[in-house]
Amino acid sequence: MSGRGSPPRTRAGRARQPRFVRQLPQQRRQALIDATIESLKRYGHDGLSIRTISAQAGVSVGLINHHFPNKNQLIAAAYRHFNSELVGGLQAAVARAADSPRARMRAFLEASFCPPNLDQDALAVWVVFWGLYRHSRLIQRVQRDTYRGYVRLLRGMLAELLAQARAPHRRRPRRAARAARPDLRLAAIGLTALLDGLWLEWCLQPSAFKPAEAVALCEAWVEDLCRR
Amino acid sequence: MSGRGSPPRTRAGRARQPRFVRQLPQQRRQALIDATIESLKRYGHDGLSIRTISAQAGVSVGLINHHFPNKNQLIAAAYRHFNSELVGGLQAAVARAADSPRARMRAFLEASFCPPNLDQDALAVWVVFWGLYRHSRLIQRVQRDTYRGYVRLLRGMLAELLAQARAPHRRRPRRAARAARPDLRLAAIGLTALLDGLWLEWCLQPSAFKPAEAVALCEAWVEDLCRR
DNA sequence: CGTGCTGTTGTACGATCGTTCAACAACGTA
DNA sequence: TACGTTGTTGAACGATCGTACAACAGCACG
Repeated sequence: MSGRGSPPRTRAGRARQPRFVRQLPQQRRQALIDATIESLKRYGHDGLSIRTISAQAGVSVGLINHHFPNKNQLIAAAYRHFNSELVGGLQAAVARAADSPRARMRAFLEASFCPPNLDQDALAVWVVFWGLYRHSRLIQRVQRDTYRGYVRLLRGMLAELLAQARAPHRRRPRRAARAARPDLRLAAIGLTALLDGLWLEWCLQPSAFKPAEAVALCEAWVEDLCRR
Repeated sequence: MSGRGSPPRTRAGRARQPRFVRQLPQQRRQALIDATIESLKRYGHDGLSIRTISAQAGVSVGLINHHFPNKNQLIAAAYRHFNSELVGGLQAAVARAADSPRARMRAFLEASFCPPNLDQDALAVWVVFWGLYRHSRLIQRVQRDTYRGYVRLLRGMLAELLAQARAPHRRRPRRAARAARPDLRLAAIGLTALLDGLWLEWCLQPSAFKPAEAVALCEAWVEDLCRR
């Protein structure tokens, strides 16, 4: 019926552009995951729609269910990617820092409070995921898997700092922190809370304070912790 | 057609129960607001449906649009109620406390970390509202209106504490804090962040720490702040 | 007991949701 | 160049969404 839009345009039929480009499943899956996150950033919870996501990815509605069994699996995959990007970025920033517990912690904090982590859009994404958390086992599983790495990273740095503060002249401050501080657990909980809270607060009202002030607040907390 | 279910059952027609009970708009509005929050607690973002809410309230789908111009207005009203219940409860707890800055702060913290404020369901409600925040001017306005009271309360207590810590033997510790501490702003931001972060963390994983530990963490923060 | 107002009901409507599936077409291969 | 694999399309389905509206009925009042 009625000759088919514009695609087969050029006379000789040589330069006709294809109506779509085939991609390897792995690449297409990643593109769909990226589109999901971008859609969430733009439209919040309304962005979690097959049609919105596929439009964002520039593909048809049917393609998603060809690469993912259903919408929830796509969302869970996006959550996993989002989480591991955060943790990976923080780990990289720490690894890039100078070889001192203090410098590592500073690098960690500064990476936490600058783009792309400190971003109003990004927090909108987190909030949507948190909203799904309680009613989705998939999301819960991803959270459990990825949160482990985050806690390990943060605990490791705190342990280093506390050990050094306790015995700066002893040998091997690294390993000394094993069970010396029974409140390492609480310290990690507190620092995580402070971090997340500042993060949340800034995103809800970016004019309230500067990222550098957030870093300073966290460093002051750690300092007090060491001095105690 | 076909005689009308059970309502007009009894023979004499005397004890027939009404099919619904009329209520004053004010009461019904409040009932719908309560149902909205309860629905959010139970079903998360899916609870934000006219049909789910009206079922929770035990009324028909049409009633909501008779008392609220549209769904968003109902949600905003629910958000306002939820916020003012929190702030009101905290203010009451503070007012109930002994007449010492320290006791007031303790009462504030303990009220923050016990039911009904510290509740997994309640946080699920907050998260949904936060998710709406960026794309709804109504929600933004409610947030702005009610957050003011919260910040005022928390800042007041912090100012008292800092003033007392600075000059425990001077006259009038209350008013002395006017501009003596330029970082009162940052202190309030930090404490708020710590509070919110712990709140969030506990709700995502209640087994990680006890409410009393959260209170202790906050008190330690305030203590360090005064000592500095 | 009859009347009026208005709170309440429940159907209906168009839009959009997630998912399915038969048909299409890009592109490696022979 | 023709074929076959398979990534991709887009219409169609039933379900559910928010809203509108005409009819119903509770209850105060005469």
